Amino acid sequence: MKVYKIPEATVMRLSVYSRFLHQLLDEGVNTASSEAIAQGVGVSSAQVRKDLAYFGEFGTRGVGYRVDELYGHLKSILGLDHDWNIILVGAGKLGSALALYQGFAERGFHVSTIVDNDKKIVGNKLGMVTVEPIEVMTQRVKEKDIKVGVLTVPASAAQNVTDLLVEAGIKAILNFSPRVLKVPNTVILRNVDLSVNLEVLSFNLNMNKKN
Amino acid sequence: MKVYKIPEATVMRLSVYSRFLHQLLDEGVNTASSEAIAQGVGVSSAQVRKDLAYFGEFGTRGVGYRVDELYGHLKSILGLDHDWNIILVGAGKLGSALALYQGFAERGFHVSTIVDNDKKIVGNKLGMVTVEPIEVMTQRVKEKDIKVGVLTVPASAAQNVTDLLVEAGIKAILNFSPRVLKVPNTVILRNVDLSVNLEVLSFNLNMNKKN
DNA sequence: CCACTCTTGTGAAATAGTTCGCAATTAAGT
DNA sequence: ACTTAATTGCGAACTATTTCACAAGAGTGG
Repeated sequence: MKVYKIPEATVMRLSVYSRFLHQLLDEGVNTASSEAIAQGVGVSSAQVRKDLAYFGEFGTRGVGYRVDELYGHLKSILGLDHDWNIILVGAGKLGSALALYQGFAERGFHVSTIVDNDKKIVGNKLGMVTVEPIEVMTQRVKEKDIKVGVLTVPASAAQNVTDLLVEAGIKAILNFSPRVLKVPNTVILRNVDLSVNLEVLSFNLNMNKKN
Repeated sequence: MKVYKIPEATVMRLSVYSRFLHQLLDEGVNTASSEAIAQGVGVSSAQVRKDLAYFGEFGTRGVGYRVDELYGHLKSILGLDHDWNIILVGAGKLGSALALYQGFAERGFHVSTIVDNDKKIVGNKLGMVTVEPIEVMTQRVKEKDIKVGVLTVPASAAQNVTDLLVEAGIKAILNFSPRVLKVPNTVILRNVDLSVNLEVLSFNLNMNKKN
């Protein structure tokens, strides 16, 4: 199980495999071949096997994979076998939606703190959590040992907030703001950019029209 | 300008370049070198030049790129020089947030119809648009000639809705539901999967811990 | 108008990621 | 036990993407 460098695309697919396996579990399926998984998630079977091979041998030749077993391995590989505390910075439209998003909790990401700099929003309850003023951010990250921050602030505030989070000791940031953030390379950064996704669609529509 | 196949990563970066150039315009910057753009968005300068080279020669040797000019080219390449009507299917937490999301409108994506199958939600106003029952979906897509659909429905409903949209003549789908969708290859599909993003973060946190 | 500096555009090389093809292994049937 | 069918794991071949490196322009200053 020597791990040099796992392609990010592989990691993303592992997450999709894991979801598909969960679906199979629900349906009471016991074993699945790489081909079955491949069909289910829309990739090639060789791809599935290659992705899994980075982490070990999970299947049985001639048979396939035991669904429950492989699911367990994937959860563990993805670090989903324990919970993560997360802080949500920015409780506007998108932030509120994410705070209430079930997918977070389902995967063990627990929104334990929400902060915003708008006095009109502070005090609101989103699910079980009350929105606090941004001033307490650093303190909360430290005292609750929060590793993951989710940013849904306007672009103009993004870098500022990021610097504060980094200084407070955050380990990973999921950034929804349309701004390229600078972080030390000890901090893991992922960007989810809704405009980029729209624009890729637009590009493809535009291409199709021309050709 | 012969276009065989543009890597998707290139298209995504073009979108990011375009946003950065917009920022430079705001700051009154007239010209930018590939190196300046590269610094601004966190890629290599060679990457910037290579990406642009797919579409033509936009710079001046020894000088760089005129910001306004390159911005215009990118907008046009990305198909952002005219508006797109979009339909939003699913007006729950995430759907509502997206309906009110400014980034859509800013880039010329106009949410012209919102539908949901929950009677309690139908009739609500989100911005200028009233949520309509899902039964009118097909009709609206046809009569308004809507090309782009945004899906924020539960996984269980996703494929069903997709089939209806495809049949109604939709050209592109931005899917926020955590389900792999099957569409004919005449329809452009992009998936934005919040759980996948979280899980990639989790994976990386997990790795760091171990090494 | 020459020398110098800067920066693009682009083949070529290097790196990364995907697909192919098949030996190895397992189970099932006879 | 033997044969057949299924399916993994994995090296090798292939394809895609990124980086390198440099010739070709373009502006600047003397």
